[in-house]
Amino acid sequence: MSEAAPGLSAEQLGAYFALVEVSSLLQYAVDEHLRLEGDLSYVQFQLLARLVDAPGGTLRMTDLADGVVYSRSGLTYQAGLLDKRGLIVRSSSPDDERSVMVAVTEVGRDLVARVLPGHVDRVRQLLFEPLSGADVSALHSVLGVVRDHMRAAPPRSAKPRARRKRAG
Amino acid sequence: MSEAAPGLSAEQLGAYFALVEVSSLLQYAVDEHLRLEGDLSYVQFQLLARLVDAPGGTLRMTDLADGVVYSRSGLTYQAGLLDKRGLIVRSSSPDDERSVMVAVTEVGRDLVARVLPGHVDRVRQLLFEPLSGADVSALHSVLGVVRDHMRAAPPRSAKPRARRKRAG
DNA sequence: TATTGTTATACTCTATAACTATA
DNA sequence: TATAGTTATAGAGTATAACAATA
Repeated sequence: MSEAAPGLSAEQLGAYFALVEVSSLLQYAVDEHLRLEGDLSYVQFQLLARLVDAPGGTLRMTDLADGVVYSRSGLTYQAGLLDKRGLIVRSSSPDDERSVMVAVTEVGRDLVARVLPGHVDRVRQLLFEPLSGADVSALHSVLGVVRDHMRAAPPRSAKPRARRKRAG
Repeated sequence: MSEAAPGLSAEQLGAYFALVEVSSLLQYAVDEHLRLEGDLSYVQFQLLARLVDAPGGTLRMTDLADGVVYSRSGLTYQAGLLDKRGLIVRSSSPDDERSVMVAVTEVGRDLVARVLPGHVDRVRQLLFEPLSGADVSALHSVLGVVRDHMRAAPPRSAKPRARRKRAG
């Protein structure tokens, strides 16, 4: 693949491979930490972190899902787990009886607070330790451009009800 | 989390989030393509791509695993699937009777060749379309530094036989 | 004894489809 | 009819531990 690189320059290919490897290793390390420290998967951590950041610690299920989970049932499953552990509470929305509002509990906040320092430590250690301020700045700016670009058009989160054709 | 960012600068946090989101979206898109086009998971594609690149299209199981899979049984499982489809062949090594050599078949090479253009297309479209040459260069260089750093010390691939303590 | 790989098994996670209820 | 969410279910993938065989 590195030799037969149809349509990508050597530099592009190198950047792509580096991105894949870096995010894979980072993901693995961070996953491991969250699991050991808080018995949380990365997805669960992301969901909790979102809620902690949200006004009133509350979001609709659908809004909570966006970008983190790619199917409704997947979110229901994860929310069920978090609920069972008392990290979130679900209640039906007063505005729209179809909607379910999800709120972090105190226990949930405490867990995030307990896990966050170590999480951040790992990220700093693995990702930022070897980088200068200029490097970080460049990384931020370039990845920001890519993110905005990706958000614009392509396959997004758990919205569509339609189904795709199967391969086999 | 974005407010309560203990120990990371705003720029670092932004870079981290952008990295996570970009690699997640890219991963999702590329996964989907490989599944539809070649009925391959990304892991399977990585394994095949490695073999295609390897001298003689052949690698030991353990060497094949490195960086792609984090447990021996996981590799055996994936190799079993690829074998069943005739994409690889396994045979015991002449040098070391314990080892198993894995080789891509013609069918395997053909599949990679068939899938690669579309794969590359998606990567170019999603990742590189909005980037200048200088951006790509910067991305490559910064991520290269990070990758080398990560490779140096931390948790690596499917080597150790030791086990870790459990959380709960 | 250490290493290579396989197997059995249990578990986590995800997605599809069918369903209920509300707008 | 469309949207929000749940449930049932099936499938893919992973990891641990026990195992056999070779170094």
